[in-house]
Amino acid sequence: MPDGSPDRQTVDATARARIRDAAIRRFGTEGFAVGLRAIALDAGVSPALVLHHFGSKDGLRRECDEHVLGVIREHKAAAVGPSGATSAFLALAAIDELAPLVGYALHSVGAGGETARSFFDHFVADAEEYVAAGVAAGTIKPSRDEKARAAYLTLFGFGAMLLDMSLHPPKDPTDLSSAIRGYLDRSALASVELFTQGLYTDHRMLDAYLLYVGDPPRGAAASDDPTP
Amino acid sequence: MPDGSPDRQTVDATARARIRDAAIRRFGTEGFAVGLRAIALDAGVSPALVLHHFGSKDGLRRECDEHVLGVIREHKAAAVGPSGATSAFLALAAIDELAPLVGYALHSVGAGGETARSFFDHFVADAEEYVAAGVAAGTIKPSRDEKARAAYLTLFGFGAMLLDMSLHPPKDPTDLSSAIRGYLDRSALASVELFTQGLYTDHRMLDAYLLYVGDPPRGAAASDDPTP
DNA sequence: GTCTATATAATGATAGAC
DNA sequence: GTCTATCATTATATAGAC
Repeated sequence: MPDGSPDRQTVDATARARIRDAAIRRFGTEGFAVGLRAIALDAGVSPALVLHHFGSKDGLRRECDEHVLGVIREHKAAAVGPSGATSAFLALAAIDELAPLVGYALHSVGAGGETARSFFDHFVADAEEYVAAGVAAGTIKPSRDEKARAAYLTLFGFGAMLLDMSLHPPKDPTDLSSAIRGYLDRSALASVELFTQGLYTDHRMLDAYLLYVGDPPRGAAASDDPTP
Repeated sequence: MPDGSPDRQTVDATARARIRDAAIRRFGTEGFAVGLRAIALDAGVSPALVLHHFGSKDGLRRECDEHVLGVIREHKAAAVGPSGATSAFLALAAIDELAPLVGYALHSVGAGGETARSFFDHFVADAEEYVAAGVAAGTIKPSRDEKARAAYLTLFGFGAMLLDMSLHPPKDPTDLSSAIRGYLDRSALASVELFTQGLYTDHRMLDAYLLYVGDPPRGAAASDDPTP
């Protein structure tokens, strides 16, 4: 294959990639209600070419999903920290080149849909792994249902960040880093506090809940945390 | 005032109220992208009448906001429990008549905007009050920044619920109670666990954070929780 | 107050020339 | 691959009859 094949690595100069990147920026800052014309304008092509390459707006969205999710998975390997998604996203958003992808990922997860759920599940799996390591190392307390806890931590990590950004949108929709920084300023202390000391002074609420549901996964995950 | 004035209580038979209620149902289940035609159809009027009464789609949205927020504030007085917004909304959604309003409130908060923020702030204030009572009673641990904690608890209470509903939408968009029940099934244990035992086994993370930010509101709120 | 009819703008998508 | 031109649909909103 001498010359013709761009090897899919040729510096993104191809129109197809330009359209995709423009779409990621627009979708990631203004949501999926944005029109194809705006995207085409950003990419410096005609609206028709967008459809020519991606078939439909949905096709374009699917391709953006795949690309963003792929790149983020690729980069977040070592970034999954204490607050799960939050710290991972903070780290990634700091990289200028990756910030738009983070914005897109947040919007995509918030909008629901199949790929969003799979993306979310992938983060849950990572969280589970991270938490399990912490439990093994003795830095994190065991749970009665590790899977559920990983899902819950991821859920409210994403959820809180998402809601905060919609409640306190950045003046410049492009500047995602400042939005995330604002979020951390507002909630980092409360978050760390909650994670280290909890909220309640005793076990009454927990006991009541366990009694109510019949304490199901007893002995499964947390045999070493009696909580009498 | 003998007969003419409907006293604003006349069983909602007025077209204006019917339109508003139809809008609340539609907005609350399908989001604000829904067209005026669908709303008008539900209310049994012409699309033009919607604009005649509310001036514009935005005017309609504003009126829905005010109505929903007002009713919810009115009813939630005693419902503010442990998980803040979550339990309040669960209680309200159980009342068939109020369920649509809860759906609307969630969508409205998620969509951002001025009224949304004020609505959110109102919940934060309630949470602060509730938490303060718990601290005084000795059932809740004090925080270094009670205001920030109340905001954080409300933020992730709403955020988690909202995101869960978009990741696990109910088959029947009308059946909000089942959606909230599903959310509780998925996360109640993890939530109560986190609230009673926290996540970390020691204070390293908290200490590191306090060191990093210089431990600001020292002595302000939590003078009785040394955390050395 | 309520309607029909219409205006206007924007949307996603198609056809076909180059 | 890329464009221009156009279509069909839908959106919010207006005008004016009743």
